[in-house]
Amino acid sequence: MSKEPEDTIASRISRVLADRIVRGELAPGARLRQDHIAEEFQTSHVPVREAFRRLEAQGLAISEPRRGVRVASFDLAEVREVAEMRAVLEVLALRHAARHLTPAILDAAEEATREGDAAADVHAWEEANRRFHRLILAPCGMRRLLASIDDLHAASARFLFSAWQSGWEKRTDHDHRAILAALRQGKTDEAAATLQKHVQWIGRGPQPAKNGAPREIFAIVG
Amino acid sequence: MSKEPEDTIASRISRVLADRIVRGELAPGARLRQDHIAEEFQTSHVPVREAFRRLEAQGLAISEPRRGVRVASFDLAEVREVAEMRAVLEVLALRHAARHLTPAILDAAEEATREGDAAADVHAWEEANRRFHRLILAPCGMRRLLASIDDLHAASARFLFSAWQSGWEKRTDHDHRAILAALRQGKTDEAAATLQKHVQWIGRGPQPAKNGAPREIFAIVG
DNA sequence: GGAGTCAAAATTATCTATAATTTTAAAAGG
DNA sequence: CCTTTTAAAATTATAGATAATTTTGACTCC
Repeated sequence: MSKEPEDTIASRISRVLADRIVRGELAPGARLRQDHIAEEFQTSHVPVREAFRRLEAQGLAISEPRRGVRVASFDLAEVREVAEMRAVLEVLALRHAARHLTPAILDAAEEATREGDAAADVHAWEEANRRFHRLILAPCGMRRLLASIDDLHAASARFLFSAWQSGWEKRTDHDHRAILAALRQGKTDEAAATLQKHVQWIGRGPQPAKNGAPREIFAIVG
Repeated sequence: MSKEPEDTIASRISRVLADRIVRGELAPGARLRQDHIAEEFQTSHVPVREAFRRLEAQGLAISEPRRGVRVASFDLAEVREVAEMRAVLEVLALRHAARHLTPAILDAAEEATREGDAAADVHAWEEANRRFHRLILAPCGMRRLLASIDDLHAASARFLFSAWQSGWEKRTDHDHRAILAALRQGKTDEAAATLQKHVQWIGRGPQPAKNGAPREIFAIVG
């Protein structure tokens, strides 16, 4: 009945592995062993290797010839990099999307914001946040741009899940509403400026470590 | 002695195919048949399939499950999209690179511009142009950003090779020198503004078709 | 006890083989 | 003559097997 858009085993594996990496179930640096993964998915390792190539392109894994594939690690520099790339690309997308935004889309985006408010955990909150961004940007109709933004969102979510601090979401919800208000009034420049700051804001705080030195943690929240 | 950075067969195949697509030796829409390519490279089709996944991620090929892989086609909308993405990402990179630029780097960039002036054909000119951009942007040290820009440069080169018009290069050389002059004086904002316009400029002209209707052609020249 | 060495085990990269699907082209029917 | 059907050929996707490399871990020697 419903036909999955991507129906190869390789794409299914890459989706599942990407999700695990983003959620932190697979730790940075962890080895991805093709035979083990093949066994888990009840396939041979050929589609597994193809999935690895996609993860590599998304920046979620790194592959060293003959030495296998590992989950990509990240640091503050990369968090900053992803935040800044998202800022400029999302602003670009919004400027093109603006003329195609309908009240219905903006209502849906507001609904996503409300769902974020009510979210029970970080994952639900992140899902709502991503939907908000997708809703207001997708009408730009630029496929390559939207694909890049999606990959950057995955990276952002990774950082977020690894370092969530309650309280951060308040700022986000406020920004979302400001962006929507500006868009409703046709103030595209204002909306773009708010979006730019919003995405670039990086949450920081001390790691609530039980033992050892409390190192600093950080994440893109918008 | 010299060790190739990528030593798997798959990566070699993807490099060669990417080059052929960019140069236009493989036309948009052309089918990439794994067995034929495997035979040409004296391998099986397993590494060929891995190479396909990379080309797909770079936006040079599109894959339809069970129906094979084709060279991606493009239109004016995508040329614009790539130009605008390059504009915002290269400006971002330049702003970070600026503080790390040395006179030696700027001299090398000027040399690249001179080589572009003297280039005998489009391919040599494109190579010099890309080197110019890489030289002034690489010092930003942002790996993900630079990788994205590289992919966009490949797409740009594709458009360029498919629609070269003599005369376009004059504008580029002028822009390059203006950017370098601004950077030498520490005027980063001015350099960034020039770069932004430079990359976004799209060359257009009538196709010099021998027969049939002269349709319009276009390319990113910067 | 620790550094270095070497062999066994695990793992990667690739090839060959096979099943399933799509493309093609030819034949039949209107 | 054009459409539809149908069978053959080509092609894709995956499985299973093999060679080469890397990792692991025990053992020796200092």
